[in-house]
Amino acid sequence: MLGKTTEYAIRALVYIYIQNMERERPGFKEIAKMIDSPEQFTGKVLQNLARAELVSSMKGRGGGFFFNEPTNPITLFKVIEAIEGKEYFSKCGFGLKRCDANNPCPLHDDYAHVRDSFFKMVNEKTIQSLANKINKREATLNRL
Amino acid sequence: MLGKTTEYAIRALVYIYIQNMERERPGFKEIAKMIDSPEQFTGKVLQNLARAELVSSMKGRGGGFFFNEPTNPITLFKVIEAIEGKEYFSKCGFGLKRCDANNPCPLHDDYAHVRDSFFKMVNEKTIQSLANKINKREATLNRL
DNA sequence: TTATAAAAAGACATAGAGGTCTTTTTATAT
DNA sequence: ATATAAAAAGACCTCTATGTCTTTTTATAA
Repeated sequence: MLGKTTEYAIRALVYIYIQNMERERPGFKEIAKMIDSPEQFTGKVLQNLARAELVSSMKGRGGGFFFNEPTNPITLFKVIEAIEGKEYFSKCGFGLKRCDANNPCPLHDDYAHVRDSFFKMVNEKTIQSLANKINKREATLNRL
Repeated sequence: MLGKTTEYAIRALVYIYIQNMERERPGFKEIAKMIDSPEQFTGKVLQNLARAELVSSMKGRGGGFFFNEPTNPITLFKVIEAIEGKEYFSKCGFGLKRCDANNPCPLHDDYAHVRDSFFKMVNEKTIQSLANKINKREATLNRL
């Protein structure tokens, strides 16, 4: 469903959040190692997330990635939107250019149901809630 | 969610089925025109579907694409499987290589719910049921 | 039995996602 | 001030999805 880039983005943000709770600011090399993603490419993805203001960064010695306002929840939707683009949840599942309630494709209603359940999920789940699950040992990032 | 190739495949099969009901065997050029897809590429996609035995074809004058056993329902799942590959519905939504009930990623259960509702839908819907919807004017292929 | 109309096949082209390498900038510690 | 450690930036590379062009094969009609 989601591209690899988006998966790296979510895993990276979760890792950063967990490390921030320990008062650490991880760099992209450490992040890539811990979330099992390609190092340089992860750096690029984090650059994009920083530009989209989903995370902050500091250059120089002692620098790294961190959340300016850790209490401000970041939904998975925000991450998906930033990486995959705004139309991700609005395209016709049948591939028609014109498809709406008045002129529906034969999948219209059933696809809408699936799409909405995905949409609901990514709006409920946040980087923080995933990180908490990992901290409570109810889930894993595979390296933590 | 689905790749363009899969969308073309489904639309093409629906169109073929509708034409078969009129005792016609459309060729890939006609199909491409009617489902609004690139002509040559649609030919390739149909070759693959024929190899996967989801549709039959005849060369030569009067040839074209058709269903050998039109009463044998083809679920969208079969088409997706043939084009996107067997793992499409089993990959971890978080991107982890190892992810199962014993060692779940933090999205495991919620993603499973979404994935299953998609899976259920594509197993219920068939080329035939979509075609019937179009014939009953309850939906459109945009050119029919 | 030959011309024709169709799919099949194969070689090639393009765009975008995913990924790497090198250089530049910047903050900090010494 | 200077060395160092970090992200940022930019130029590239690779692979896959998507798409095109040309040639070959095959069934049918004339």
